[in-house]
Amino acid sequence: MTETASRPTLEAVAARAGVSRATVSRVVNGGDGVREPLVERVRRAVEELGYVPNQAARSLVTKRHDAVAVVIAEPETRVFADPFFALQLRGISKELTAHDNQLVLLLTEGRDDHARVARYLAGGHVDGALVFSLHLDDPLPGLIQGAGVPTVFGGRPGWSDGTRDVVYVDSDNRGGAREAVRLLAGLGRTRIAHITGPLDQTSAADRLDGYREVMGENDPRLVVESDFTPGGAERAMRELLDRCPDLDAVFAANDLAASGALRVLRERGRRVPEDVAVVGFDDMLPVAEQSDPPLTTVRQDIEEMGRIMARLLLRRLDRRVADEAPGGVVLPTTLVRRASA
Amino acid sequence: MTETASRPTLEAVAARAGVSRATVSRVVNGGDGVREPLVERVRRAVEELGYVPNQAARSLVTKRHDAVAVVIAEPETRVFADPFFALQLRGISKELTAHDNQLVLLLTEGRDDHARVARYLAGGHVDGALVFSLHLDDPLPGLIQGAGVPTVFGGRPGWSDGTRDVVYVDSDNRGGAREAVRLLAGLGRTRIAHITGPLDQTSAADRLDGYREVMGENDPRLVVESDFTPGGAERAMRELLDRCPDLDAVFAANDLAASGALRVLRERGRRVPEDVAVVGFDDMLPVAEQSDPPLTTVRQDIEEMGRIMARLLLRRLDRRVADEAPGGVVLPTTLVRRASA
DNA sequence: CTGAAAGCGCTAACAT
DNA sequence: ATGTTAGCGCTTTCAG
Repeated sequence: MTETASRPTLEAVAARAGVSRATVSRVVNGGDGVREPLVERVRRAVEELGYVPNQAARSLVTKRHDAVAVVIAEPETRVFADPFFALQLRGISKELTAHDNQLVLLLTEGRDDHARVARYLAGGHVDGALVFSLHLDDPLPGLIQGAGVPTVFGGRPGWSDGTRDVVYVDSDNRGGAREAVRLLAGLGRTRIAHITGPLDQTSAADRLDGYREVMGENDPRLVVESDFTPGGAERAMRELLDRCPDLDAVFAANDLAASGALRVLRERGRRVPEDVAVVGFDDMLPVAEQSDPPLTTVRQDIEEMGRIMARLLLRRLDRRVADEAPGGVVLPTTLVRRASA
Repeated sequence: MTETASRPTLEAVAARAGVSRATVSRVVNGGDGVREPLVERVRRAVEELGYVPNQAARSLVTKRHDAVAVVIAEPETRVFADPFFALQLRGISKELTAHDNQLVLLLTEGRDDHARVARYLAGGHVDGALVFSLHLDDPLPGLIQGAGVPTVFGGRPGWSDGTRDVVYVDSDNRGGAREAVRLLAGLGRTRIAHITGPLDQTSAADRLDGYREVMGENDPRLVVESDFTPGGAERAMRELLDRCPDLDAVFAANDLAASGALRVLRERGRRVPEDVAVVGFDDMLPVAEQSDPPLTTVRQDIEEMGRIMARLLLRRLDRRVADEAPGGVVLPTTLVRRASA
């Protein structure tokens, strides 16, 4: 018994309620300027017919879609190995939902997809876009700006010219890193190593900057570039230990890396935190709390970041002006102390 | 210099190419039945004007949206603590993209959202839906069926009456569990415990069934219900150890749980696998490979599940008939041996 | 093979 | 306060 009859239209509701289409439209869209008894009649007709507005028809005239695209450009599997994006998405989804907007997810894999995404965005299917552009050389942001769609970026875009008028939301990676390293230093540690993330990502680069800011010009052998993964961090940790057997602390660019470091440290017989103190970044609960010992780490509120991105975008869409001062919103981080440092 | 000029329409392209709108439309949609020289002219005009079809206008007449909704109903944070959905999404996204369909993500939190989702689906914004309904008592599937949108479920829906004509894709949870337990038994283990997942989820229930199928009527104290989280599994493992100090193996319902069990085992001085062999489920790489010792586990190809779900749905949408034999597609699992058993 | 014309379902002036 | 009407941009018969 598949409901073959196509869904009722405004017309049908109007007929049933004995009013004009315009009146029904008014009621459906808030009912301002329609007298109570009529509103009631129309409401009932809508109810009885199970009327739901046809979004395509509506968009055609309003040019509004009440939908925003979330573009996640991350070919690497890493994205899917930590809950980062999931949390971010959750925050975005909540905010969008609260404002009756739909979330269109655009995942890209590789270059060809960029063109596709750009086309989609240019096609005016959505009112705006939330874009995660993590790599320095990513062509996507440029394409998107070209598409002329209001956009908010997740994470500071890695363009050399800081002058582009972009809106972005980021954590205070640098400040968080400073705090982490200062904690370590305050603990009396002097040979503090750093396992970085991929340095073509601004988050990783900024954390390294923060580390350097407090360490000054220290032994360059104490810094090794890695990739935010436990495996990469294990290699990095081994190298660090080989280079500087006397290191007494390590600041890992994220919790996943910290967990890898922890493993190598244990395997090499170093006690944590007695011999080597460890601090991570993210406060990714399942990792940070479950690691052994539990991780002292820099927390960033990822879900909140998502929420704020959405809020910013929605605001820009509302007042259809570009009066919003472009620039970044940088969210504070907080140090969470557990057993590893 | 914001591009205020609204985007070019079919009309504009037609004018520029010196043909009618109908011809342009034909060319844009594949160009069948239009002579080569004209096709060429139109193509050029499209190019020059940067024309992109207005999807709303198109949908209004075709009643097609080339978009499918992915509904993930999981209020719990667990979803975001393991990469399960991310992987699934990736598979879905790949398949959808390959067929020029958009992915509209609907995340739900709590009851109110159900109505919202139902309304959205009923509103005909999308051509179909991919739904993850994990709980036995979830009202969502019912609502969705009511909305009359072609749907494919992820995971076997937990309805008591197995007769509803639903299409779903699932892993062979029961078979995988059997394999895991058989391995353990083959290793000479006789007191094999099971840490389950939340039993109101079919995946957890099916794994328990598989366990029971090979264990027969064994000591009920060897089974404890848990929740797929490391923390929950730790509690479960402690209880198990208290109840049956002589257990010699544990089959955990997922890798996250297995990692929790491992931790308790270590803490209690049990060697793995010598004293207690451990098998997980999922083969969630970051967990399974990084745990200590690396986890022997039952692998399910999650991304592939997503891909197949999308493929099934797309096929149903193509032939607009319900000729597709409803029912489940059950994907095989494979045992991956590492050090823990 | 190509063009003319009729809507798809809705909103937004503009009348009344 | 309510109704009338003119499109939004596209596809799709139907003629030619």
